[in-house]
Amino acid sequence: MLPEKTIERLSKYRRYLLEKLEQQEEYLYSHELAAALHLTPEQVRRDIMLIGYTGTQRKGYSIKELIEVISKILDGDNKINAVIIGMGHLGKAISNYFSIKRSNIEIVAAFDIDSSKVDRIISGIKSYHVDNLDLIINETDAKIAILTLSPAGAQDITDQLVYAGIKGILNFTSVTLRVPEDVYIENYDMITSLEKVAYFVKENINNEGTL
Amino acid sequence: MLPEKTIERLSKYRRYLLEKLEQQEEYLYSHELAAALHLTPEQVRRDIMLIGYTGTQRKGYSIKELIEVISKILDGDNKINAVIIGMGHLGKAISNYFSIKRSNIEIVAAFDIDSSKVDRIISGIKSYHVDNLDLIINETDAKIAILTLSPAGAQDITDQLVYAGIKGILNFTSVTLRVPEDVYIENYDMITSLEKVAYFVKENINNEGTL
DNA sequence: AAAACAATGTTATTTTAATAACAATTATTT
DNA sequence: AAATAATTGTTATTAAAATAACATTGTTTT
Repeated sequence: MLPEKTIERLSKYRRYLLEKLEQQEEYLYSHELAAALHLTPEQVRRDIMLIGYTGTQRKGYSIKELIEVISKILDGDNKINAVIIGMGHLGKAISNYFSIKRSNIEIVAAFDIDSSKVDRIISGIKSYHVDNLDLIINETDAKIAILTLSPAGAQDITDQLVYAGIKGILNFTSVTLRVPEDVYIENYDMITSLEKVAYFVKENINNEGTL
Repeated sequence: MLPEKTIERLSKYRRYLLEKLEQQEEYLYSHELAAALHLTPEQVRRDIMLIGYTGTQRKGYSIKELIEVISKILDGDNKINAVIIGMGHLGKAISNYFSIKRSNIEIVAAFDIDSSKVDRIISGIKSYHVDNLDLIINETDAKIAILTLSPAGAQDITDQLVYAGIKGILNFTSVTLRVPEDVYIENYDMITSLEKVAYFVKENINNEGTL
């Protein structure tokens, strides 16, 4: 199992490499990739070492091969399905983001409680009432849920998701969710992120020229 | 300057403490706060030590006082203004999130290029055409920008933002932005996050019962 | 063909963050 | 009033991540 931070970077490497591939480029150096993503060449080489790929010295890495190796790690062999819970603005934004199918993650369904958002196709994704959660998740064999609903219902829905077989959650609610330990959670808390930016802006402004 | 991770937790502590305060609670223990946020009591005590607050032994921390100390650190003395760039679904989602004024960060303006989203109030925030970026940022003295626009224009807009005096960016585009080093950037890359969840879900499923 | 160069692959070091350990202290109990 | 129990504050240890160092090797140049 690779380190979390390495996985994050691999995802970014792949996207950059795909761009380069489209531009008909064949090889690239660790320092190019590093410069593009604001990393150090050492970091890049280390990550590539960890995934067991080796380039050729003096020539760099084969873009095509490196994409293949990263994809094998990130995607595995099977397609993985995801669902969105909550089709408000955030849910729609995410649907749009992923309407272009990248990698082999597919969003196969969305859920909401609002009748005006249910039983229709929104941003290319079929939207159901949450009452059908268990049924649809089983039918589609979805393993990931993206939570964009209000904090109030978050834990209750999470319990249902876990029961239905969901093994990974991308959590946009500000709620700290309780799940069994075989369920992986990635939290994204906008309030915290913004407060963090504010803090470091404030600190930087106060310490101007203190170096 | 406090560690980044401590700042993140302080933001979460404050929100939990505010809830408790509303419930008329007066004191809480490190282990209560830890349990609520899935941390260890040691971590909580260490963070509180770092901000220089001390509770009373056997009795715990005064909720009211702890909120005050955290707020002093996160908020500082002055209000800080933010703007949103891009009023698509994501921009609107974020506007709604922050329409209830929390802490002392205020979103004072939004920008878009789409004429249908300009010169009107959306989710309680006045929306302008991007041509007015410099003017409005100076007028409002905004220091933070939240980027929810398409990747294509992201670097160009960022250059304009920096020129206008923005010192912190919450970046929702998947672009790696180039900025002077006194500008703090917090990146949020949904594609990477989802691919990361997918990877760990896959690994967990494959290693079931391997412990 | 030999030498110089420039890039990789890997190990070592440093830094940062998290966890654990434990002494100090205060409320509670007897 | 003394003993006990429970919680804090702080230091020490461990773990994770990033950075740096350097030996190796393939390319290019002369």
